[in-house]
Amino acid sequence: MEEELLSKAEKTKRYIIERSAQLFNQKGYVGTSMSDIMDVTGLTKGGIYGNFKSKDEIALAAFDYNMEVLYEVFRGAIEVQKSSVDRLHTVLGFHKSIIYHPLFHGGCPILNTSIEADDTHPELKLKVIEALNVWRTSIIKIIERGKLRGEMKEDIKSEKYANVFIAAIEGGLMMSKAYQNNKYLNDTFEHIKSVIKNELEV
Amino acid sequence: MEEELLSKAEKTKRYIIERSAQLFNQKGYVGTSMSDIMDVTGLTKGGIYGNFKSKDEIALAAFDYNMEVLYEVFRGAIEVQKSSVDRLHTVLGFHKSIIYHPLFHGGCPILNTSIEADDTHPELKLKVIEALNVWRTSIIKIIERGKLRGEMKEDIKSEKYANVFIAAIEGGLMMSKAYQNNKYLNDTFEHIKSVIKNELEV
DNA sequence: CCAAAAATAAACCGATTGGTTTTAAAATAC
DNA sequence: GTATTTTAAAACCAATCGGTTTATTTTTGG
Repeated sequence: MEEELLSKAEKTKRYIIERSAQLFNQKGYVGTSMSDIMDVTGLTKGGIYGNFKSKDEIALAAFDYNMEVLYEVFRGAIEVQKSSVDRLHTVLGFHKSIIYHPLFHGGCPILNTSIEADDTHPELKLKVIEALNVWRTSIIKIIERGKLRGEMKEDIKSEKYANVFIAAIEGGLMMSKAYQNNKYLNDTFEHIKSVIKNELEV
Repeated sequence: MEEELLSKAEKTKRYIIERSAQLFNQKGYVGTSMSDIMDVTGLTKGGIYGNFKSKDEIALAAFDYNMEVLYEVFRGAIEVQKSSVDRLHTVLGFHKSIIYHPLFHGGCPILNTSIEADDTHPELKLKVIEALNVWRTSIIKIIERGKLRGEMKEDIKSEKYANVFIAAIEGGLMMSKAYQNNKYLNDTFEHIKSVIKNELEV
């Protein structure tokens, strides 16, 4: 068992991160207090501050953890697909499953953190940019691969489509979260599908 | 002068709202403290609480004020246009100007408030839904008007396009704010333009 | 099994939170 | 212009904030 290799401290650290990640995603950075984290972990302040030197450090680790989970789920899902078109559908459609993952009941952590951090928390903001870069790059790579394999048109701008797809998905997530209705996200996905079919596929 | 008709209290109330609206949009609801509002207004707590019974009431009024400003700017802009296609471009392109309006340096208040309030503040969340409804309805109306005037295809789903356009714009705003680069918003607008041309126009 | 080290609980810290009360200063009505 | 009412300043409040210190318990290495 891998868990046996972790020291008590490492396990507790991990435990605190796992427990507070959802909290930060729902209530935001300033909206989550140390006593919230104490409640959700069952630990006292001493126990928490023995493992982290500040609330900031927990928040940063929690965001990393959320991204870790995000990547894990979808990286595996992509490589199963062979055709680039299928891969594109997978990497995009994946974000639909976000709304069903308990960790992300607070919504997309990239979107949430971006909105809260952009004017207030430079370190978190940097992590958001990194995450967006990973996402954008993975879409761009799939489209470029599709061009090479003759599945997609060669004259299309892959980066532009990556940006538009991500923007539409994040906006759709916001709307569906606000209305508590998947319709809005579904509409954007239907649109993206038709764009792939009519503008990207050969 | 209309201002002369306002009592001292009404003027102060208005003044507090105007001053704190930008603050709430940048730092969020929980991120904005009463002392922040005191700083930005130059008033003491007594002066502020004489006009509002809670921080909550200020936040609600500040959101209303932001929407007021938003509507004012763009309602006028639309009706100038005659053709429905031009009106559509105006109502959508308008949100590009958000990033240049000093009041909205913190980003789009609908998006910001939606993200912060959806899990934490039911009253604010309701106001966000109202604002989204106004926006969606205005787009739907323009498209329906375009159908009646023979400018747009009759078989398209106006609501679906309204949802997709708004989602793309809000997502583009988020990305451009995160990257501090208008490129992302521009990409989504280019895409929207081509959708109007290829899918909506007759 | 025992000693050293690590991890946690409990009590405590000053600062700040949103909000109230009391007092003084303006604005308003007559 | 004075009396009354409205408006805002100043001092104050308990509660909570993020964070520290000290004491005790629990892991861990030999």
